[in-house]
Amino acid sequence: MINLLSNLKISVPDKIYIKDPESSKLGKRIVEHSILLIDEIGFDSFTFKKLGQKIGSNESSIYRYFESKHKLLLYLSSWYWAWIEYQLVFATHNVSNANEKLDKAIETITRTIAVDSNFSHINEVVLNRIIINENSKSYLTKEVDAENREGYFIIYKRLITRLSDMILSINPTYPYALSLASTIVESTLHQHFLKDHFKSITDCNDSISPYDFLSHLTQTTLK
Amino acid sequence: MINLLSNLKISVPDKIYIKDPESSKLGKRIVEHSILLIDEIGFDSFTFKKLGQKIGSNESSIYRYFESKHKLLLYLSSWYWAWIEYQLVFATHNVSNANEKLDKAIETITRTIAVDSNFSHINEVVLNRIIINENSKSYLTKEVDAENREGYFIIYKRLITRLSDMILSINPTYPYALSLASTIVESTLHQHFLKDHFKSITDCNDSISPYDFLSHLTQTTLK
DNA sequence: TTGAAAATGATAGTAATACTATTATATTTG
DNA sequence: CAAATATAATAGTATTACTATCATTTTCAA
Repeated sequence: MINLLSNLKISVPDKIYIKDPESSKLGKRIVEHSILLIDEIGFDSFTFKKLGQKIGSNESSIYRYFESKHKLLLYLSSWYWAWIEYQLVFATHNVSNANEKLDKAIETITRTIAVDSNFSHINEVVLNRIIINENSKSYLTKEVDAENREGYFIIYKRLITRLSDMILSINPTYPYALSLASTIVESTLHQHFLKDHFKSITDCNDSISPYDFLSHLTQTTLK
Repeated sequence: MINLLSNLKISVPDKIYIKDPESSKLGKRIVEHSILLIDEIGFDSFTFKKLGQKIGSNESSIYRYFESKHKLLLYLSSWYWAWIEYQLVFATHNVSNANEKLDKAIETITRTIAVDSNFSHINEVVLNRIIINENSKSYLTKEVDAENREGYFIIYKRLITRLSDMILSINPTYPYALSLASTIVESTLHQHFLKDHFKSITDCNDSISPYDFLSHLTQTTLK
């Protein structure tokens, strides 16, 4: 899978960027170091000026790739979900048992990424942290409907639809497949956040993982 | 309940504000109209200058109540959860059946607030919309651990602990009571958001409510 | 290999943001 | 009624989130 990924390009809706950051060395440096810098100082304090200083490049050059830091976040978010989707499809392909299939999907979504694949300029361990901490900010805006119409969230929505389909193939009469699917994805991020910052309101820790909780929750509900 | 609330003061951790906005007419106007303005233009575009213009008051006066717009959001969030907690305690008090008790709690958390109580300067209908759209931003920051230590999130955490206790009193061996409780609260907000903006990834709509989904989810899991 | 096109860098500028500080004017209250 | 307190007005600062222009470097096609 890792070897495959190094030859495949994760595809992000092209309206998100002005110039494809995958198309040049500078573009890749922008993406690579934006992930590291956002992780370091947080998205709210992150600016293109600071990023420019970090990569020894000019603020104005970064603006030629991304209209705003918000668009960059949308890019990172889409890239992440496309990457998860890819792994999910790969991990569940050829699994004939519906329960097993869904469980593998949940495992893919909930697992803590431990090691950077090192096959692209994107550090997935750090990107995963950013998604946990910043993903909601990509859609909790006044522009969400307009941006949704532009297709900025299709990958995220497609992932949830896939998960929902797997849920329905186990129990076709379950009436909340989409809500359960969107809850699994959202709760994954939330539980990871809670175990890092609000330990008193989660059971997740070193021995209990978000997978344990969400896999159990899904199984019992669909039974 | 509504009458009771008009005589009770919702108590918010006092480190959140510089001067208690409940202690003066201006303070109340700040809170009242900040809710309306944030709802109108979104938290990201909201500034104290704009709020000052709206209430015919000066920016510098608003800074005497709240250190920053972030602190104001923390105030609104705490107020909201304290208000929900109050209703939850009230609605579940004297309900002896554990299942019924939990169900009433979930109902309180998930319901769409339809009418402003009109007994305080705070419009709960609008505040509920703000919580759906902006609540995550109150804790998805680099300062979350420091602010948590200051006690800015106790009310929210207490609410989840209460819910968790109700879950445990139904099934004392259920190993994910806290995670389920935090998921119920988070998923409520998320499903409300999805039905307003990403209809294709939720089952919630005019006839199916977040309550239906989450009440069913909880019941089946604890069985 | 050269020269035009494309990409990047440097610099400057703007309106807005998120404040702080100071001073003046109301308002409250003892 | 005076003193204390609250609010308003004004000014000022560093930073942000850009846009615009022009200079320089790199690329790549004839």
